[in-house]
Amino acid sequence: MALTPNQIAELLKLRALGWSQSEIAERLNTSQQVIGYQLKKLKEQSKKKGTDEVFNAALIGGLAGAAAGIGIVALLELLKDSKNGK
Amino acid sequence: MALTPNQIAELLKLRALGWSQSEIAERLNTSQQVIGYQLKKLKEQSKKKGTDEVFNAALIGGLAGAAAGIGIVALLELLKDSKNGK
DNA sequence: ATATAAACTTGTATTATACAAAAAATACCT
DNA sequence: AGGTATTTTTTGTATAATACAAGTTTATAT
Repeated sequence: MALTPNQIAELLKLRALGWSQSEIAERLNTSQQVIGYQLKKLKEQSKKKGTDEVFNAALIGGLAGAAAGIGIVALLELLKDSKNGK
Repeated sequence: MALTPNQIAELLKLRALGWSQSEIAERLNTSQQVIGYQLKKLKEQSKKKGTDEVFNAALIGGLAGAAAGIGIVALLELLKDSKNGK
């Protein structure tokens, strides 16, 4: 089934604010182990690619499904790059 | 001593990406219990004020100290508000 | 089709975390 | 400044949360 980008974004937020894996699982209608599995992957990625990179990507992913028309996501990417002087 | 807004923001990001309280503590030069204490406060706030509210505020707080340039988070908040018709 | 990898499930050992109680800072008064 | 209330930090540890293992299902690719 794989969690949707929206669910991943929600997971990030809740986990950031001190919620337990089980509490998050309940909210997203899945199991504690699935949440743990996702977090483990995120951690690995963050050690490889860097914290901000992974963090921003996950949150932007959540928006993709939601927001309407315009290229908001692309805009956000540009913004991020500009902060890094790219 | 109290963690700075920057440290709180960093804490949120690392926690969101699956890091343990001890790992975060090491990175921020403090103890596991201090991290736990902050997370507990954040959780309480998120249950009172709402997830997005607290999440965005904490991350924006981190930006305030940092250099110029609006961040992704600030933009996300604008976007969220616009979706809610504010 | 079948092979490879990714995602999920279940059960549980182990570890990370929450709790308690006290001390130290910090803030807020007059 | 002195008093006191609030917040933050410290230490030790019981226990709840998590990580692990091994198997199953779902997806992706060739």
